[in-house]
Amino acid sequence: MAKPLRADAERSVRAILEAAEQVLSHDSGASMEQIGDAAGVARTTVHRRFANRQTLIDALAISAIQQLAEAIEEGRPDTAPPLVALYRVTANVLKTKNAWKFTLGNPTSDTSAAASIWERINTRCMELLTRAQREGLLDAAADLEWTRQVYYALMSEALQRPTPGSEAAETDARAELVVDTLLYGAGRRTQ
Amino acid sequence: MAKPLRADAERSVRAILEAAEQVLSHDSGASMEQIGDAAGVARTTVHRRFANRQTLIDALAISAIQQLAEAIEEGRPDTAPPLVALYRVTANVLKTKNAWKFTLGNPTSDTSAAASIWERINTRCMELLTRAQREGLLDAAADLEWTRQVYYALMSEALQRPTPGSEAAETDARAELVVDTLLYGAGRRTQ
DNA sequence: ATGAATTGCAACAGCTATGTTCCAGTTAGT
DNA sequence: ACTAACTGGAACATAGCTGTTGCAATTCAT
Repeated sequence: MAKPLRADAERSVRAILEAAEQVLSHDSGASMEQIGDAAGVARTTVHRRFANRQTLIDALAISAIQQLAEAIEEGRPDTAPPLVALYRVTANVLKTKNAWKFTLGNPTSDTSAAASIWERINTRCMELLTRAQREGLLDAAADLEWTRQVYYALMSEALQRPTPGSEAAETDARAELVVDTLLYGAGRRTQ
Repeated sequence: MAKPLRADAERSVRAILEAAEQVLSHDSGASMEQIGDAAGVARTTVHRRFANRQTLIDALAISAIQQLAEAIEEGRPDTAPPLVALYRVTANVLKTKNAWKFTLGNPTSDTSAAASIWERINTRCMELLTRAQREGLLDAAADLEWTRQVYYALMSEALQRPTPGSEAAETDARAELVVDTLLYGAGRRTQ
């Protein structure tokens, strides 16, 4: 159906998507022209590739969430030991979410295919948490829905911290912070 | 300077502010007319009371943050024992934040007087956390800036949970959940 | 090198929100 | 009861964004 785009056009599409992510993360109501400018492309070209503003945002959402899903799978959430999986998944998600701060930060009205991927991600996460609970990593009385919600929130918050160090090292440090906080909180540790 | 408004006008102002809060929490780009409709007031009246859209939003921010500051002070954060203060402050903040979900949920560009109040609130929070740490409620190694960030996030998340029970009881339940999670996380409890 | 695809630019139409003004009718304060 | 303030409604001007079209110039594929 869809003819393969010329190298030209494909570059434009990528540039537009990345620019849209950047611009919209600052101002979710930014105009198509602002996005085009940021992409180094005329506004008409944006409209040529994405008929509607909505179409663009949908494409953005799908692109972002697919990358997120891949990042999660790379953490082997269902084969590695829970704690290891948790660390790996967290680090991977942090890396991806950092690049897609807008799209993944705002709870978009996912009427499109993005919604199904979201559901799968949520299910995946719950499976991991359930396993962690069974193996004693999480408290038996923990509310897993709430735990998942907190887990997501902690990752979002960790990304808003100033990043003094290098790139990769900082991601690991953040992952450790998130997992540590999720498991033990800020209260006094029993030694 | 500012002449006292007639009872009429004052009612309108309040109605507009409350309606704006409601409408904007659903759609941050809602029009002045939508706000006017929700307030049971003509669009022109909205413009009479708030010259700009920005003026309205600023007023909203100030109104909300003042209520938040008051709610915090009512928790006696610097006289009550840390744990008690933490519970009370949390419950009060949850109640207020629930009524001002939009304004307090979005990190507005606070160029106005709201910024100074925010700073004071943050300072107040840090004082409480510092005291809690000194008295052994928080771990000596805890990063208090991060703890505060997590604390705020937990409150926001708690408000997004479905509220099955009554009004007041639910607020207390949420406060307990927040404090408990902040202190101990979801990990296995040592008995 | 040749044709097809792509792009920038300019122009256009349509829509929506904003902000203002005017005026007649209502409401509050004294 | 009288005045001043307030309100709704309509009308108007303005501005900005959206989406479309046409065309000349460029770039890619083969």
